[in-house]
Amino acid sequence: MPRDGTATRSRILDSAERLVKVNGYAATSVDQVITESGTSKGAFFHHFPSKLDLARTLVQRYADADVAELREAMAHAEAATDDPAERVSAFVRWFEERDEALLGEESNCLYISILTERELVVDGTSDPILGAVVAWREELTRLIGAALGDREDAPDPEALADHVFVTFEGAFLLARSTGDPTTMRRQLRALRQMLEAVLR
Amino acid sequence: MPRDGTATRSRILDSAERLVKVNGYAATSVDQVITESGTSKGAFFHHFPSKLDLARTLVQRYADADVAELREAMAHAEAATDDPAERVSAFVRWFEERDEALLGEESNCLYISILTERELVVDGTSDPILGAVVAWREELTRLIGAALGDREDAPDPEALADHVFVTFEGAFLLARSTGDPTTMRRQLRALRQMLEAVLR
DNA sequence: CTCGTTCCAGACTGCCTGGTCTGTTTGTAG
DNA sequence: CTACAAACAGACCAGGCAGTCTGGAACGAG
Repeated sequence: MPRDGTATRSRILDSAERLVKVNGYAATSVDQVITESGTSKGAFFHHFPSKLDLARTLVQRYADADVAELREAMAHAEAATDDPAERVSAFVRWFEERDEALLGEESNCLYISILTERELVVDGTSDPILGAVVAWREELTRLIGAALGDREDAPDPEALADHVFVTFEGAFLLARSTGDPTTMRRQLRALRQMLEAVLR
Repeated sequence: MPRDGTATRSRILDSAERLVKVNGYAATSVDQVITESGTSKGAFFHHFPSKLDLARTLVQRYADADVAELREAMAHAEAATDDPAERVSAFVRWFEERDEALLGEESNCLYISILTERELVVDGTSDPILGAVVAWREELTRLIGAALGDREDAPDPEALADHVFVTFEGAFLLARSTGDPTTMRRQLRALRQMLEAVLR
């Protein structure tokens, strides 16, 4: 086997992820990706048969990392306490205490760039996003359902679970329009306080 | 003054809004807009000096309508009851009971398409979005602040106010990835229940 | 009716785009 | 050392893109 191309491939993916998160998919040209990654046309189309194929790889990689982070937060919450309601709090707080990668001003979510373009949804490029959404939903529905118990006026645990995803995506957008780097942290805090109130 | 061009201009704006909401701004070509609106290159560039200028007009128009809807919901909530907490509930419920335009499967938000592309943010195209965000924040902070009273452990009313905007945008994205048309309604319901719990 | 302005149609242009192709280098297997 | 395939580099291409330009049609003013 000849020289190793995985480093080049990773540089392309990293540059592409950054550019797509910042500018969107359609507004990002492969030439931009090539320039920023310091590679070439030949290298790009050697590793990815088309720009769309890059998008698919990108989404899959990002969604995998997203689910991994979910598991991590979930493990943390379950290790922290046995009380179901407190576990929900611990779960959200895990993200509140995250460093600048998630909370900073330049933070972005690849999902937004992909879901913005309907073509990428109908052709299946966004499928891994749905996979991640379902993973979040299932894990959190379990956690929240346990905290809700069997109250008669209990709200829909699945909707509450989905609302965590909703808060993340909505906060990313709000942060973009305001330019306020504290947005994500404040929204996560508000989410946690509301969940604590509804689970009380 | 010669013949009236406002109808043509409106057709262009309507088609463009639909296309941009569905496909994003960069992925929407001027030719597409021309075809869908049944006009021509000449008509388009007569009414809009550039594609970017179309985007600016589009965002301004959409944000104005958005703020108008805010005022409408606010007036409804204030007319419904005098109790501050119940006003918050009435406000959210106003949107829950909306018809398919907001809640249907094909519902979209122009804000997402615009905020996705950073260029449109830095060059000021997204400024009307910030105006709308601030309008929502101010009105809702007032409403929620009144409902919170002066409790010592009270959560940040501004963050809760912003969370309404966050819920809308996040739910739009969630609906896109799942394809479930009940998403928006369920998320609004969850938001209302959480607000009711935290304001109790 | 004439004149002038607005409104619009569509051919046209140059640039940028995603993608191809040819050639060269790099490493490994035998 | 030879052979061969993977890993690039960069010239090249066809199509699509935003934007221009010219000509004509539709009105109101005088």
